[in-house]
Amino acid sequence: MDSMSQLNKNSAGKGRNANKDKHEKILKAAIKVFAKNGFHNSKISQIAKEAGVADGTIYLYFKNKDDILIKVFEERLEEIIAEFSEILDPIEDPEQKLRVFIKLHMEMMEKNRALAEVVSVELRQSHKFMKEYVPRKFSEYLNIVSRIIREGKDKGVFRAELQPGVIKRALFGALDELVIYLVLAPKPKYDVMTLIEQSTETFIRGLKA
Amino acid sequence: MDSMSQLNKNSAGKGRNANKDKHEKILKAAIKVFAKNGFHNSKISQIAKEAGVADGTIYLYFKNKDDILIKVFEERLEEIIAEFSEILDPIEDPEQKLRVFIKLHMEMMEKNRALAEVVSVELRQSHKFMKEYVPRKFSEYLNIVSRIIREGKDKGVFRAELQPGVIKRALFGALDELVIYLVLAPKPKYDVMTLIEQSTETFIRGLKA
Amino acid sequence: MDSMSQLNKNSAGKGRNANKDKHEKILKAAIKVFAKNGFHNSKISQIAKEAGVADGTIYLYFKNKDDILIKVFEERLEEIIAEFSEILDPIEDPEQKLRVFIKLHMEMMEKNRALAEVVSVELRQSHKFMKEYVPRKFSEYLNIVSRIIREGKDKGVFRAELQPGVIKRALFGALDELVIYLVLAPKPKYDVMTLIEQSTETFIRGLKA
Amino acid sequence: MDSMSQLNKNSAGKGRNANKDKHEKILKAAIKVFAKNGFHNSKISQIAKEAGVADGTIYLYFKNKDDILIKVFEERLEEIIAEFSEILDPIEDPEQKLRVFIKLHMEMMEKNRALAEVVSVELRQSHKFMKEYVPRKFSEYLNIVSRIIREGKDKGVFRAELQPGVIKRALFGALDELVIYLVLAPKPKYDVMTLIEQSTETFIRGLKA
DNA sequence: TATGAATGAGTGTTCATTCAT
DNA sequence: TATGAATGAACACTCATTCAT
Repeated sequence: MDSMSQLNKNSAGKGRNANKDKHEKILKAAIKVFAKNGFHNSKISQIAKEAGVADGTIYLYFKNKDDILIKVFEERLEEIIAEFSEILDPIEDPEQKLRVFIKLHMEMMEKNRALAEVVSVELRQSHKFMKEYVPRKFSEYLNIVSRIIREGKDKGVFRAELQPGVIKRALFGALDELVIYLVLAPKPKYDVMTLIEQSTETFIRGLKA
Repeated sequence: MDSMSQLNKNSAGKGRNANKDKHEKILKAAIKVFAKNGFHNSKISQIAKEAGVADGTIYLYFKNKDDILIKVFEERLEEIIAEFSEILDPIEDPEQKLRVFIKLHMEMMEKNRALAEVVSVELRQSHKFMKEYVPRKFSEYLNIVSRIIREGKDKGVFRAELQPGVIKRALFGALDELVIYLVLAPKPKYDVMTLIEQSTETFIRGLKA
Repeated sequence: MDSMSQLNKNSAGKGRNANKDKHEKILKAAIKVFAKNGFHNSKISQIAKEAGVADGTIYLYFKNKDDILIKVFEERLEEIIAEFSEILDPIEDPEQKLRVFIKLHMEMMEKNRALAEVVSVELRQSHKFMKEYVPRKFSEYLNIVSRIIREGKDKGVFRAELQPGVIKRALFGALDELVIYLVLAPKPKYDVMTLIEQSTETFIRGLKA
Repeated sequence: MDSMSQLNKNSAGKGRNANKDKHEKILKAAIKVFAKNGFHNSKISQIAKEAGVADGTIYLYFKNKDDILIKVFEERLEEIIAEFSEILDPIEDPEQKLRVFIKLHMEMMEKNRALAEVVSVELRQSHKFMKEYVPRKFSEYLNIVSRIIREGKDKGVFRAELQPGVIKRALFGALDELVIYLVLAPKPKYDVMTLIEQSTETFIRGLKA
């Protein structure tokens, strides 16, 4: 299950010209810098330096600092959604599908700790993000889960009274908190595997008909 | 179950002198202002105005802006922990205990929307908080849950393989995400009751032996 | 020559009531605090604490912070002038008089390092002092020198072409710079005696007819 | 003897690019503003306005407010030292050398009143300067005098028992006090010429063997 | 007189953003 | 496109001074 290995790279076939490359370079630099210093303590000049461009250049590719954060989130999410779909779509059994989703989510976060920290922790530091951003991509991501729940209900595998719109959030919240713990705790007592097992077992049993 | 109604007030019998009152007034003003504008966009002068004191007065009661946020969190949490304990301690059945805890948590957040927003959203905007603060009170709060889980395991009500340290985080994350939804969503589709039911049923079933 | 020993104390016969005492206590505290931290880095609250009074009390005895500095200067100077006169008046020979004056000045500064630092260094940090203060007392002090010069000229001991108004300043400046050196240099290479000898010899020879 | 006329200007041939110009412009503006209001009462925004740049621009050229003051002092002093050396080095006779030095010093201060005020008065308002700054340039300047004294002693022109390290300070102190008088006194009774003559005669006679 | 809690004016510095080149 | 020098708005915090008690 090393399908996440490319999440940090440009999807093949896209990054052909200088523009795309610079856009990507800045995005990667931003993830690194945000993860290290947090959003508010990250300076545009640091990102520019890390990306090897001039400060002003960043504004040719992004509207402003908040925009960089949102784009990090959206563009990575887009890749993730595509990739997850590819893996999840062929799976028939909703229970198995959910198990795999949780595993994918946690492993991806674990493998991309910088991205994880940015998405789970720093993202909330952007007021614009929390209060103005219309979470299109994020909704799309959450809906991977709600679709699984609905399928499960339809097939009689999951309880009929479940509200997919509620469950998707509860599950995401649970996993996100575990990721934060993994990423921020100085010496985590539990490894990813344990976190995956515990959360998977609890949710699967909790949802089953 | 209206025991939360006093969470915003000073415990009766304490707030007799001006000091306590002013401290409390500033704390309340801060919650209001933080909830409205977010931590980073809140100005000390706004809090002072809202509290009806001079800017400088705030620094007689709090070390700095970060300190206000942390104190909001800690002092309210302390009250909440005390109050929850009073209600939860007499309950024998771990399952029932957990049901009541979820109910208490969600109802409290719902009733104190400003506090909820500060705790769930703005708190993470303080880097000092996220990366330096040793979450004593927060751990204490989470441990209400882990203790219930452990009791449940001991009594054979909850699964033996559960890791209380993982479950407490997963549950808190799930509830927190639902609170954020409730507080930030322009027109939430689900009411608190639904959120409580859905999360309670899922977790109880998920944890049961 | 221990006639300076009382320069830090209230003149006997004055300090009878509480007022005088407190005024004096604050003045002494101020000298200590100014010498240690410099005028601008000294806080009224520090002086109050050192003096053992409340912040507000200081304003019953002094108009403001600048006033304290000026009063330190003036009141101490007044004592010094009186004391110096007592010693210098009986001396007939202008040359001997000047020798004694230099000795008195340097020894006083050496014995009251805190006062020296305040007078020579910190005093200049008060803009009000440098630009608005009418240096009555200071003129009086300088005029001790100009009177000696004039006497010397009259008696034919000092050069006829000397301008007492210029010489008094040159001499004071020279001595003051040596005091600053003595007080601020981490490890002064010269002791007071050397400074006195060198400056005395140079000026006496320089002024002699 | 109009060699001082360029002390306020960049050495010819240097200030070609914008950086040097702006650095210089800010330095000049600072001298003006410091002289007018004193160091502590001068606002960065005033200096910026006077220099015709934005507030922030100042921080591209100077570390902070104290740094401006120190740089004013050091850079001007550097120019002065170089220029004085050029004039003094060819002079053989130590007595004549000292005469010229005093003349140069007083005339320079008289011609650059703003600089004089900053150097003699405001400099001492920077605590960082008085207590932390290692006065390399200033020592260099004072050593112009001690070198003359030493030469004089070697040639038997000045008294053998003179301590150059003491005399240089006494002389500087004397001249500095006269400058302060010249610059701060509302209506000085003496002109520069008189001050030069009086101090020169006194010191030369005082030092002679 | 004495207190000390409260006041609120005052400012150096940062850094996201712009724009002339 | 790319640069990076220049901009200037924004703000937490201090502390001399006041005044109700």
